[in-house]
Amino acid sequence: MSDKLVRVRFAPSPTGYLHVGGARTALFNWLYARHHNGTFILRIEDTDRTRYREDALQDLMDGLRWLGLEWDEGPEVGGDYGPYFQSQRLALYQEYAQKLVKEGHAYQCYCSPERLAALRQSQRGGDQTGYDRRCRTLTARERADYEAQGIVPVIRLAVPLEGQTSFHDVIHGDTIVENSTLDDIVLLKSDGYPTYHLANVVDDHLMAISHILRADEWLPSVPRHVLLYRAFGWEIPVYAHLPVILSPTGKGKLSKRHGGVAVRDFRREGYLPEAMVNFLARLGWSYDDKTEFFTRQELIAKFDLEGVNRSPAAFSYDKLDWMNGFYIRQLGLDDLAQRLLPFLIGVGLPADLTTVRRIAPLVQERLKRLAEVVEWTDFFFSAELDYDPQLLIGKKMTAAQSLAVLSRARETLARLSAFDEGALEPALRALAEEMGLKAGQLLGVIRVAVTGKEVAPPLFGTLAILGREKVLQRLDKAVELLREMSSGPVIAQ
RNA sequence: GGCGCAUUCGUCUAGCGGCCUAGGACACCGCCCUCUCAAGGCGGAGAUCGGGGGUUCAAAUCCCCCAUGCGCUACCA
Repeated sequence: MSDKLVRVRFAPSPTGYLHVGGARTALFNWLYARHHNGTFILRIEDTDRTRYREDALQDLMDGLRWLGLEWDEGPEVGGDYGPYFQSQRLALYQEYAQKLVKEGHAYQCYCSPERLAALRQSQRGGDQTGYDRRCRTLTARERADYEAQGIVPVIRLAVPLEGQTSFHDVIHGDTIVENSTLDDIVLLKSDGYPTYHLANVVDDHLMAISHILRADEWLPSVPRHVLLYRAFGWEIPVYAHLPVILSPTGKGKLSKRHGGVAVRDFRREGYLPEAMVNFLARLGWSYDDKTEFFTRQELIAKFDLEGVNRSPAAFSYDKLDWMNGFYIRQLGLDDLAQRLLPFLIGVGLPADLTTVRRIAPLVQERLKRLAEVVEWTDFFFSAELDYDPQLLIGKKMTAAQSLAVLSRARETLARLSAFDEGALEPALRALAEEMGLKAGQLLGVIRVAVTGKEVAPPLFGTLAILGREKVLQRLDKAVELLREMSSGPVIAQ
């Protein structure tokens, strides 16, 4: 590819768990980098000490790695443009902020938080918003006075009072704003930390970022950033603002209320990373009028900013489930078993890989999420079944019939020479016919007796895996339950 | 309030002036298959393209206005 060097970054704040929205932003950046043979950078924007969370960084990296979004530069991998933590670049921001002050593009502001709050209060409802620029015209003497009082100033950008600022966005096109609607944003806080605006611009330039792909919510701050780039005399990167992800109802942001939102939640539920990547890629991006499934390689080959949508997209758990089910069905049986095992063990079932591997084909096309394997197959591993004996009475059958069915089935299965599917199926079908029952009636009763459920994996395979001993034992138990029931008080139907 | 962004089936979307009596996918409904549940196959319903004006022989597609939704308006990102 003959593009100019593509360097993109995902720049999250370590303030919480990696959110699917963030993951989508990271994915688009990663895809763009891979598509253009560029560099994908992970930069940690930890400039807000009040919201910083210790475990957030690890969760972030775990989530990205789980999704297969490896970064070329950043935490744990290094790179030539480090450090990649903004908290380790403080001197840099201070230096650049001072430079702006010296050149008249920024100024010290000594206004107290109280005054600013009061200002906002008084502006409520009015046309005038933002900082009133009181400190912009301070004399050297006034500044000295404040300094003498020990007030530590913030540094604000001196936005041009007149004129317009325009910028281009690959996805949204051109936007023009009146400078008069922009206020003098804080660049450097009084604690010496930079705000997002300063740190972001300085780092993007210093790290030679060529394209900025980030969430739509940043669009309004672009004019200020453009002004900053100009003040520094730096080249403005290419902007591409991605549509936000909405809740399934399409109203408002995606929140916990609707289900999992953290990548780790999806992982815990048993969504496959490849399905997540495919699904997330299609949220706000499309390739043509029919393709839904993309392998990672296809995504890299086909992903392009031109296919990115302008409008927000609602997150659909239904579609994700469908897609995840599809990916589960594509898995090789050994692979599937490997992935299933931790979910079983995780809930304390004594599962082993060999058994899970045998079970895998029985549940593969039934699973939407790996975690569902527990409810589908727990009876394979539990010592005792716990179910409502009433379930043993089949549809359109009496308790006496069910009892007869179980006894006869027990005899048949006990006599069977080989206890495998090939032998089980004809034997049981023959029995059903002999007893004048539909196969479904017979199998239904056995299913409950052996699995404790009305809905379970295909029965012949299930019996074979369970093994003769366990099957006969459970059949005996069921007969017992049925006898207890009929000898007890009569239950009205 | 100000500024900005967005607006095609419930949802994800195709569409970039005539191929659109708007296509695909999820979800939904029906039928087939079937030991339950799934998976799969077939079919169905579902959008007068937010509303109103233009431009044009012709508009979902171009222009203007309005409405609605969302975002920003912090010494948070």
